[in-house]
Amino acid sequence: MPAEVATLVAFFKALADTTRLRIVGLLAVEERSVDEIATLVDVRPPTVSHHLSKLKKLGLVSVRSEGNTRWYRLELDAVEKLAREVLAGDGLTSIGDEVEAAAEDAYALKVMQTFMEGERITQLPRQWRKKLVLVRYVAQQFEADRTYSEAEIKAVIAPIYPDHVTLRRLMIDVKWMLRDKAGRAYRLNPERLAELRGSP
Amino acid sequence: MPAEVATLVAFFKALADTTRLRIVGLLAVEERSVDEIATLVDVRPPTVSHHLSKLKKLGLVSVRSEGNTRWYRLELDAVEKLAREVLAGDGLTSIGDEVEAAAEDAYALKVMQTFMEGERITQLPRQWRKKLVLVRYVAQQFEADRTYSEAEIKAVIAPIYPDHVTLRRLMIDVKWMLRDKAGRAYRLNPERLAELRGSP
DNA sequence: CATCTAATTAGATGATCGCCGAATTAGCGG
DNA sequence: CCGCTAATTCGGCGATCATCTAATTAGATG
Repeated sequence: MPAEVATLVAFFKALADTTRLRIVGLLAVEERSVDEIATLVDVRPPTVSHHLSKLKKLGLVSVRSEGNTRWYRLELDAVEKLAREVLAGDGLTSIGDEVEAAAEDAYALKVMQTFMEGERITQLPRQWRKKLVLVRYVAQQFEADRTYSEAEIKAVIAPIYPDHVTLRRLMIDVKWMLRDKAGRAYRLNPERLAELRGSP
Repeated sequence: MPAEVATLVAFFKALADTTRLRIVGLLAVEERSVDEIATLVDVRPPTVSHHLSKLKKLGLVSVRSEGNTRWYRLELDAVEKLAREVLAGDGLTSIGDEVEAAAEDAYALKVMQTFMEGERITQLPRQWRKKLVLVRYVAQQFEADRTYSEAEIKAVIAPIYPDHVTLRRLMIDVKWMLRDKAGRAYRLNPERLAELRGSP
C-alpha cells in the first residue's frame, strides 16, 4: 500500500527542526538520557523532553527506565521504513494520483464556469488542458450507438459554440469521436464511452 | 561526504507541509501550471506561487515558460538524492557524530562544574557517562613514562577525592591505567595517552 | 521521612509560516 | 494601446510551534 499523505507529512515534520534532527542524530549513535542530550544540543531539559515526546508519539524513538534516568534510543527500523516510502519511486506519484482523484471534478467544474455561460461556450481557453475539459463536455452531447453526418454534427455543436469546425476537429484529435474512413460519417469512439460518461 | 544538518532540515521542511507535499505529488505525475495546481489542491494561486518558490529555491522543482503560463516540473533526481542520504544508514549517525564533536567538551565541562569544587570532587555521579568524565580528569593528573606504587596513587588521588580506592579501580576498569601483573606497580596506559591528552 | 536528582508538565512568549485579498508585472490578442 | 489572463509580490492575519521558567512527579539515598 502506498504512503498516506498525512503519515508522510508527520514524518517530515518530525525531522524538520534542527534541534530535533540533531537529537535523532545523537540517538542514532547510542542511547542517551534527557540530561545528556540537553547539554549536547544546548537547550534546556524541558525542551528536550518536549521533542522526545513528539518523536515517541510517532514511534521513532523508545525509552527504557533505569533508576530515575530514562534512556532514549532510536527505532531505526521505523525511520528507514518511512524514508523508504519516499524513495519508493511511485511514493510521491501515488500522492499525486490521490490528489487528482479527489479534485479532478472540481477542476473541470471551475474551467466550465470560467469559459461557459449556461449551455454556451463563451470562449475557447488557450491552455490545452482546459480545452480538453470543454471538448469533453461537447462530446458528451452526442449519443452513442449511432452515426452523425457533418451537418448533424454542426447542428449539435453550433448552439454551444459558433466555430463548430474547430471543435469537431478537436474531438477527433483527442479521439472522443471517430471519422468513418470511407465517407463522411462520424460516431463516438465506442472504446472510450465509459470514460466519457464517468466524472473525470 | 555525509549530509549537512542544515541541508537535511531544509529538505524536510520543504515536505513537512500538507499542501506542499500534495503539490510535489502532483508534479511527480506530470508538469502542471500554477492555476491547475491551485484548483487541484484547493488554495489560491498566490499560495501556490509561494510554495513553488520555496521548492524552487531548494532545486526540487523547475519551471518552463510558455506564453504567460509557467509549467512546473519535479526534479526527481534532487528529491531522491536527498532522500537517499537519510537512508544511507550512517546518514543520521554522522549527524550525531557532528553534534558530539562540537559539544563533548561542553558536556565534560558541565559535569565537572556540577560535581567538583575547584580541584576537589565533591561527589561521584551515579550515571556512568558522567563518572567517566571525572575518572578521566583524575587520570590526567598522573605523569606518563613512570610507574606508581599503591601509596603514590593514593597520594595523588586522595586530595581530589577521599575514596581513592574506588577511583583507582575505575581508572583500571576503564583502562586509562594498567596494573603490573607481577607486583604492585601501576602506570598510565601508553596506548591511550594521546586520547587522554586531547580534549574529548 | 527528608532530601536530592532526573524528568515531565504547565503556562507564557516570541518567531515562523501558511494563507488570503489586493495590487503589480508579464505576455498575448484584437 | 487597451483589455484579458497567468503569475508573482506585498502586507497582514491567525495558527502553530520551539523555547523558556517555574512547578510538579517519581526514584533513590541516607
